[in-house]
Amino acid sequence: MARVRFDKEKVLESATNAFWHLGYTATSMQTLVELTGLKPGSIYLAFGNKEGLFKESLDYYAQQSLDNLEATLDKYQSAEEALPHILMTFVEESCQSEYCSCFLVKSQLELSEQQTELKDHVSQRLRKVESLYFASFLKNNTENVAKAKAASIMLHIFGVRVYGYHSHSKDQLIDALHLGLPWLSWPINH
Amino acid sequence: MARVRFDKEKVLESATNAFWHLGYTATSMQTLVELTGLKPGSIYLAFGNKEGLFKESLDYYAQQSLDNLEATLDKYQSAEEALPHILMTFVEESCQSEYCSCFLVKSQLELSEQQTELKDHVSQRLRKVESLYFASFLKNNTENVAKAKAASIMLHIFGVRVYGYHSHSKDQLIDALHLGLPWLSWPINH
DNA sequence: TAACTGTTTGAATGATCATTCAAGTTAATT
DNA sequence: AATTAACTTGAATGATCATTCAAACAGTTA
Repeated sequence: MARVRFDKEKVLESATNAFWHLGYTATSMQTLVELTGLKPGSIYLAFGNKEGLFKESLDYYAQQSLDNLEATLDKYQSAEEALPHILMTFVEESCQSEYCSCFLVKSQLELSEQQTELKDHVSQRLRKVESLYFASFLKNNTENVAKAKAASIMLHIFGVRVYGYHSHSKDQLIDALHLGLPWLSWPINH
Repeated sequence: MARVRFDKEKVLESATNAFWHLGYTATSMQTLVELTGLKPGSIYLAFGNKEGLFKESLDYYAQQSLDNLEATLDKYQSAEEALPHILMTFVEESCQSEYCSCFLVKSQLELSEQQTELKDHVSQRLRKVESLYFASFLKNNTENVAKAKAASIMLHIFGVRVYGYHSHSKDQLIDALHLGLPWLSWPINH
């Protein structure tokens, strides 16, 4: 089937899942070949190398996350109202048995100082998320407060992403979020 | 020099550092051989295999962390007084250029569902930390409050460990901690 | 229909991986 | 001094790693 380019979206979805679940180092090209259905040559022609495919997978995941986030933020009057819902979906996710934390967070922590380029790539995407929260908080807050609130949200999200990975105790997680983020507009029925 | 057992403490320190900085998968036995100074045979006799050495490294790190934590908690009247100091050291650490997050957190996120045994090993150590905070909070709080406070602390610590790995902005981190943990006895000057 | 161009194919490559084990070494025991 | 026991040594093993590339293929163009 030469001259019939593969479905890049599908390939990226498979690759993203592999890297997300197994990690960058532990995901072999052989695994990628199996899961994407592409032959090595095709992968290398399309993405250059393993690192290239990883980067595009990161972008694929990050773009989805950002789109999702933006949509939810737009649905509510303020970030203070939207965030309880966002956080609750994160908590719900973290309770599922196949929970795999956040691809960006996992990647960030896996990459070492030696892999500066990849690490910066991930950092950039994470900062984009924070700046989205920051911009949203700016509507009802001074710049300093918005900055602190955005950072506090990031701390809590990172926390949920790590905490939920080893302990599936939903109630405890929710209590901790209420305690740490009392300035959010939590729904009244607890 | 047969019959002269190697210095296990030194070996574990080297191995811990390697695993901590590079991650479990990315640390090869060859690297371990170089850094510990042991020959492959000696490592396998003493630790069984790579996984065994990794486990002992985790324990070595976890024990040090717990000892440190316990000592600091004992130095102050309450956990509410001790924690600002503990958190500030974590923030300080996160600002250093060679910062490498927390070995336990990194390992937890690197291990996948397939490596159940190793993952549980790490989870257990992380839970021990939380229960230490919990026990300390019990002195001045009801059980429910102590539990929520301990969870909130864990969220913030995980947050610092991830946040600090990609963004070295000390002030932002401190502001976020003040915002999220107002019930701690922060020192008056700031 | 013949030549061309961009894509796929998959076996091959050499490097590196975790692990093994027979041989060597040294201290303790007899 | 001879033997035994405990440990170290490091080359070797086979598996798996990321990557390459010549050949096959199928659309497009001339």
